[in-house]
Parts: sequence; C-alpha cells; structure tokens
Amino acid sequence: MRDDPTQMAEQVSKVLRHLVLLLRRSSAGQPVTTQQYAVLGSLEHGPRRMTELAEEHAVQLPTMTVQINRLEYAGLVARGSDPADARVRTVELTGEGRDRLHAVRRARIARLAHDLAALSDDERDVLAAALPVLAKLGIDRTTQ
Amino acid sequence: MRDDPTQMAEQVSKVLRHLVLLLRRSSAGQPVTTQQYAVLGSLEHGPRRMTELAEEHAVQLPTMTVQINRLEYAGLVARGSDPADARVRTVELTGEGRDRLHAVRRARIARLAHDLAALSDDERDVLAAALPVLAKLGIDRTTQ
DNA sequence: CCCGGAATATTAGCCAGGCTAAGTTAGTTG
DNA sequence: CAACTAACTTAGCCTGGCTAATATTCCGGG
Repeated sequence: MRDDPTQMAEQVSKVLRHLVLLLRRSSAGQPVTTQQYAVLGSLEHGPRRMTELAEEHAVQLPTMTVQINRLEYAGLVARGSDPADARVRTVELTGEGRDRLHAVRRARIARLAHDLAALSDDERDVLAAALPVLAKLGIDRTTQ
Repeated sequence: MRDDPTQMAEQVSKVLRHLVLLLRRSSAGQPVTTQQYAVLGSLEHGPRRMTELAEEHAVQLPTMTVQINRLEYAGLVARGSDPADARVRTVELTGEGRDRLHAVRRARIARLAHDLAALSDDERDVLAAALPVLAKLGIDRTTQ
C-alpha cells in the first residue's frame, strides 16, 4: 500500500473518521468538555498568556477569551497580570482546576488503557510503532 | 511500552490531540464543513432515512434534521418519502451534491497523500500496518 | 515629551452544530 | 377505534468557532 499514496490516504481518511466518531461518543456528557480539558492541560506547568493559549489550540484570541471566561466562572482557572507588561493577561490553574484536570485525565487514560487492553500484544506493538509516525504527520501544515 | 497500558494510553492520548488539531487546521474555511461532508458521504450509495443517518453519525435526530435542512437549502440533497411508510423521510444526493462530494473528497485525499508522501517508505509501512488496529480500537464501546 | 502605530485583550454579533422537550403525523395493536 | 408507539420536525438553549470593532498599553521617532 505504501507505493500507492492515494489508496493509503483513503484508508487513513476512513480511520480518522472512525477516531472522530469514537471521540465524540466517548466525550458526550463528561463533566468537562474536551476543549476545556485541553486548555486546562496547557496550564499544567504554570501560567500562560492568552495569545500563547490561542495559538497552541489553533484558535483566534476572542475564542480563547470566551473559553477562559467560562473556566474562570467555573473556578477552574484564575486570571493574573504580567508585572512587566500591563497589556498581557496571564491564566493559571486554581487548586480545583488542577484537581479536575487530573481526575478527567485519569478517567480518559483509564478508558483508553481499557481499549488497548483488548488488543493482542502484536497489535499493541504495531500501534506503538506507529504513534511517532502519526505525531509527525502534517507538522509542516502548521507553518503554511 | 506495550506492557504498560497506562503509559501507552498517555501516548495515544497525545497523538489523538495532535490529530484533532490537524483536522481543525485543515478543515477551516472549506466549502463544505466536515459534518456536511460526512453526511454527504453516507448518501453515496443511495437514499437513507433520517434515523439511519442520525445513528451512523452518533447524533440525535433533531441535530440531523437541521443538518439535512441546510444541505437541502444548499441544493446538495433532496428529501423523499418511503411509499411503504408515510412517517419516514428519505434523503438522497442531488447531482450537485454528488459533484461536491467528489470534489471535496479529491481535495482531502490529495492533501493527505501529500502529507504521506513526506514520510519515508519505512514510516509508511509502519503506518499502514497500524491502520487496521486503529480501526479496531473502541469498537466495543459503541454497544455499551 | 508626546504622538502615531503596533501589540494584547475584550466585547459584540454572527453562524454551525450539539442537546432536550414538546408537538405532529402515521402506523400498530388490544 | 382508542391508545400506544414510531419517525420526524420545531423551538429553545448551550458550546465553540469566526470577524469587526473597541479599549488599553507599549514603543520609537521627531
């Protein structure tokens, strides 16, 4: 298949659609939406500024403003200021935000681990080998 | 890694997030949204009823109604009736809908093929081997 | 010193795409 | 034939995107 990129692309496309449906089914009705969870994850290692968050999540600044507003209202993050530049707002996790992040992460990892446990050793090997390749896919698109 | 499902799940989780971001970046500003494209794809092999479409896309019936309304307004699908049961509405592609589906598909496949072409032969082999495994992931979740 | 432009966020207003609850119409069954 | 069930649609709400239009604040040149 590797010699017919078009055919392979069709397979990849189907698999992507499958994964998207999987994610949709598994994230319905969770205590934190996938977007909120992703943003909380960005804050794990310290405060970030709004522009950073927006870029990292491939989103416009106003979109991130609204996200952070909701998270702040929910008590999961707090806004701060940069003493060196009064224009920038920083965002950081509250204690509750950190707790929630870890709880949701545990649940997601556990579910994934459960799914992975249903595979054979060989299948897990194959999958593990492919992860770096998947991570590499499309990285040059981000610079366009 | 295969012997530590939790660690592997973390890796998979990261890769999934990467793929989601990829999809978001690549689908921004397309002539057809990914949802619309997916629905058109379901109609490729003939008319379907609303309930079928909703189930297939893991969505409630009212959500599918709205989707089909938009596609119908855009002239890409047409509603019909089941002569055997006046309650059911059928949906099928119009000529323009079929053209649009094929055009969008070509574009998506081409972009994916381009990305795949940037990989080495070995990497493509590894990825090709993993596709069936990925397709298998989580299929038992749908029955819960 | 200060004035104009650039950078950082926010607000306002729009749209897509989810959901539930309630309503309509048509089949099914006791 | 009355009551229930099934298939959709409508209405109303929420999240999460976007652009355009404001503040604010910083910075560099005259």
